[in-house]
Amino acid sequence: MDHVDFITEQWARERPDLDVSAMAIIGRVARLYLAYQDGMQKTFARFGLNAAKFDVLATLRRAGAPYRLSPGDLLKATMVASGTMTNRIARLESDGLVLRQINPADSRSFLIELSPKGLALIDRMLEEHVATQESLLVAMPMEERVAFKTLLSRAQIAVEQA
Amino acid sequence: MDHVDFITEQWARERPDLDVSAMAIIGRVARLYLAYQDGMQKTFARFGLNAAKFDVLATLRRAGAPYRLSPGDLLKATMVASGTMTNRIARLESDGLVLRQINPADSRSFLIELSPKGLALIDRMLEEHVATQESLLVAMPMEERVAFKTLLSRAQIAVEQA
DNA sequence: ATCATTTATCTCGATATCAAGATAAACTGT
DNA sequence: ACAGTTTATCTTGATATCGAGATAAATGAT
Repeated sequence: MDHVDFITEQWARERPDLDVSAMAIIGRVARLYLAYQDGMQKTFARFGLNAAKFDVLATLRRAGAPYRLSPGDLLKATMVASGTMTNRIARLESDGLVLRQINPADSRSFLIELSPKGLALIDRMLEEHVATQESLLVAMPMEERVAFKTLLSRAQIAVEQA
Repeated sequence: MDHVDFITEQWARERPDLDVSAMAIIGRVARLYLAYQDGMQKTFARFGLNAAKFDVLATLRRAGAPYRLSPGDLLKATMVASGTMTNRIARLESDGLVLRQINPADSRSFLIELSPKGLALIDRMLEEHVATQESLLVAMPMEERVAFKTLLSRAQIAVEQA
């Protein structure tokens, strides 16, 4: 009897006409997401960051040397509004973690590049970050993780068809 | 080859020393959560609400007649900061969807109650909301949904042990 | 070549959130 | 009773986000 069970029981009592079986799944995805965010946030904070800044630094790092992408590329990778990305880049720049360069190929655009400090930070953080993620799943046996991952992919395909 | 596969491949190339298997699961939970939020948000907007306001109205409705809870009860149910709940209640009150009453049993506290307009709105919305949720899952066969729900519960238990 | 359109990013105003501290009422032990 | 503690909510200031519109450069059609 977890929290989502409690909610679905309340609905069964109050609105027995409604089929809340989909809610039982979506609600659990939401709770789980929040629990993961919460667990990972502590690692970000230890390095003076938050999830938003980590997201940008990790995207640049993943892109490979020279760790340089345009704001537009970062936008596509992170699914936020353009004004949000402008703000994230500005803050990372004032933290000295990224450098903003002119794009010689297109002067409407810029190139955002990890500074040496930014690269060192993200590379150090990543080890702790993946260890934190592993710790959030450690109580789940491997065969369950495999099945879970498969069903998560299927659910994603399903929601994209909707 | 979905978006999370793309990211894990980038990490495998850039940081082959890191084990990103946990990330492959947590990343999928995050994407799925965002996709569900996105799908549900459209229903909220059709009724002039957002997820935050819907959450409060639904919590009051679920509580049963007379649809009345204290700000503290709402806080416990929704996992936000106290100032956030103050703000949500103020906005719902100015929308005429809830009424704020004195708590005769404890004058530090208030009782927040669905107005007739708020009750009518949430009851109408709920039908569309559960239909939207069902549509987000409709492409997923029932036996997969059952297995998925079980694994979501197991994952939640696992993360709570961490 | 020139003008219209598209593309890339930024600015601005509105909203939502949180954390920390403030306020006020209700308990608790003496 | 009463002082100290706890509980319930609100206030405030900082930050993050979004959407719409602004700006400026690149592209395309004639």
